[in-house]
Amino acid sequence: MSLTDDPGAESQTPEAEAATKQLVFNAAERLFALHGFQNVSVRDITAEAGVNLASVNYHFGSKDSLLFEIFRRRTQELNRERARMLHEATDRNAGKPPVREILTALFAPPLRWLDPSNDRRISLQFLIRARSEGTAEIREVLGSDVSHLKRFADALLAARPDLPPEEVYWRLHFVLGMIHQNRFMELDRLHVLSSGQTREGEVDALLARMLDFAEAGFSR
Amino acid sequence: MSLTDDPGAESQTPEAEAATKQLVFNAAERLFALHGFQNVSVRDITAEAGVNLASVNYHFGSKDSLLFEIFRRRTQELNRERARMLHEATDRNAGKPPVREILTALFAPPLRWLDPSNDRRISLQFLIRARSEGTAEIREVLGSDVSHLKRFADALLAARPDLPPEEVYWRLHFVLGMIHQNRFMELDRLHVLSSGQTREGEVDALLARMLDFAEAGFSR
DNA sequence: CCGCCATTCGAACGCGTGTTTATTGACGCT
DNA sequence: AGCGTCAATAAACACGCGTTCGAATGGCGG
Repeated sequence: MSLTDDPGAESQTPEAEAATKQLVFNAAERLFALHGFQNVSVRDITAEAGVNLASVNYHFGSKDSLLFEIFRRRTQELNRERARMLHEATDRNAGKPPVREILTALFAPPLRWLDPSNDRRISLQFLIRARSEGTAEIREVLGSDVSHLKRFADALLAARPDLPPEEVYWRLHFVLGMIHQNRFMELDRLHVLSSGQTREGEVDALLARMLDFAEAGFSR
Repeated sequence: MSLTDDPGAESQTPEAEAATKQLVFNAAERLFALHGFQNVSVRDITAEAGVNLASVNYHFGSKDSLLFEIFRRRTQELNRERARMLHEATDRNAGKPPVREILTALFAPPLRWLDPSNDRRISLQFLIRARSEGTAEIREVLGSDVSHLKRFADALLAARPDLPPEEVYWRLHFVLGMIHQNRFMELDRLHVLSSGQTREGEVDALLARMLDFAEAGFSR
């Protein structure tokens, strides 16, 4: 289970990919997520994957391209889940979903990935790392991320037409801050702070908590 | 003004520091804040400071120690401001300050640093970078940061004795997420998103907005 | 059975890095 | 005046890095 292939990960491209490429992809994502891009060498990756050193450059061109390709794929997957949930919420509410449902579409996908039973936990950790390191080409994709976020901004504007748009943008900004950096090393700190009173693992409870907090901030 | 010394920066240690050490300190903080720790070489720093290459190792021991020393000092300064404001709020309210004043003590200091007219703007940018890069020794200081945060957690618990402590810890966690990663590259994105409708520079207005949002999340 | 092509492999290259060393200069104290 | 300490300088060192190269490998169609 640990290093086996990720079924369907390359299913979008018709040609069958070399097993080596998958091994490199998975090993790199794992190591990048755990130790950061700059702290992981190509030699570390190929050693973890059990392949030859030159494999990274052969299959991905360069170490930077490898990072970029992982980031592009995971971002796309996350955005798709979010967009799908927002779309469903729109259908469900005659084109004008309430604030809480919009926020749910924003929060639920990454929180589902965060679940320890989920294979994608490491992918989310990778995404957060990649976002804060930013290789110039990463920021470019982060720019297209804006057009993705615009859908949520528009939905919120429609849900609260009484608020000045400026106010809505700022609140969305705050809400994004709640998710992006938050997790992981910060989560450990929370455990120390509360002397282990927080019951982790109950992702649904956490989602409810976040929604309560964010929705309250959006009310008034 | 750009590269002049920082008066009183070493005033806590009685001996007068070499001017070179200050030059290195300031240049390093600036470059680290702008480009990140790993992307700035010792040669970059010494070139920016206009000093000899060996100065970093002579005055600070190593590049890592230099980063750590900058981080330690700035963290201490920020924490002191926050603790002072919390203390004043406690005195002002007979030992039990309301939620909004506690949150103000948490938000106001970094927001004041963020003001473009403030020299410390670069210091805050440095702190955020250093927090997300984390050189193992940094995380150790981040651990003592916990004991600092505990004061705010206790104040919030006293202000909302009706809430289960677990709930208070989580909400504090969310509030911290609003400040830590948020600024900077994210602020640019906000400008794109709102088509430049957000009036930056009005730090007080931003503080009020953040307080409204966070306080609402804490109510209920 | 042969030749082709993608893949794998070991080895090396060139470069930038943080750090160290040896030497020189300046300044204060006895 | 001379000594000793601290600071600054130029030069070099050792090492790890991403990348490249040429040869070896192996499966597959003709």
